Amino acid sequence: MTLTETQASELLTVGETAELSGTATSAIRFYERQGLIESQRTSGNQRRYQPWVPCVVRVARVAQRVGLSVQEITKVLQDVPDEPTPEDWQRLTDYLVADAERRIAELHTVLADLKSETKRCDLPSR
Amino acid sequence: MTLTETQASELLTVGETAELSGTATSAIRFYERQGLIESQRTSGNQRRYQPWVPCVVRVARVAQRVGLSVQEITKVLQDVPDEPTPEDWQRLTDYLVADAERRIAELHTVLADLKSETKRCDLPSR
DNA sequence: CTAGAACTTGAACATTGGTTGAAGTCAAGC
DNA sequence: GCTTGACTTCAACCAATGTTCAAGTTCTAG
Repeated sequence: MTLTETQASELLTVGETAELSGTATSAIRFYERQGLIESQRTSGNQRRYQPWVPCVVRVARVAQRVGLSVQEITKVLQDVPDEPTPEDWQRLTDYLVADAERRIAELHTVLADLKSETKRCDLPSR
Repeated sequence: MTLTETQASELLTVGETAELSGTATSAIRFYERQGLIESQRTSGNQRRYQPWVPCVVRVARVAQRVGLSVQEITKVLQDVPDEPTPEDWQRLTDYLVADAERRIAELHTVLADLKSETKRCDLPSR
């Protein structure tokens, strides 16, 4: 389905979306290929994004820093409807916070493992 | 330089090294290609590792879980001499602990970013 | 209407951390 | 001294996360 002019004027081009989300256009296209975001197309086949898409991308990038893969983030975002409400963002945030905390806990485990590992290395060479 | 029989008997084959370090032989060869570990060769061109090499590999694997790349681990291990003493292991451990703690701190930063990011997403669509 | 910027697709490339397979060689026990 | 398992190299492949390039199309401002 293509767009009327009034509809189009509220939408963002790939370049605008990239700039607003602080990424490269190549990344935006990549994310769309991966199903992380969606676009409508103009009659000339150009991508047009909803105005909240840059926010999704920004949050996705933070989620990547938490350690989630694009695929995982895509899955999590399935539960977030179009035009997310504050509550939707909140649930998403909660999920990511929980995940980050899990990873922090894992790092503490790694620290413990590290200590036992080097301790074992000191022993007479088995 | 090749090895006399007595020398060789104290050294480990790639298979033994793999088993003692809990990895695959393919990984051991990979680590050697990357410069993470070194080997001597028999007159028949087979790898022979020092007995403490499995320990190095084990610690390297923990370091990977901390988040370091093989290249970074290799660099860190440059400072660890052959036949590491307990003090050498300790310095290494300290370094990795510090790194893990840095990453934990980074995750806390990510959490903060996440909150401000989703907060911004709630605002009237700028 | 037209120039130029921004867009399109598809494929190739890069990086990290390995695994797998083919084809051949070595080492150890009987 | 021969068999068999363990070893050798080299190359290809995998997944993830993009970037870059070529060749062509669309959009927008003047």
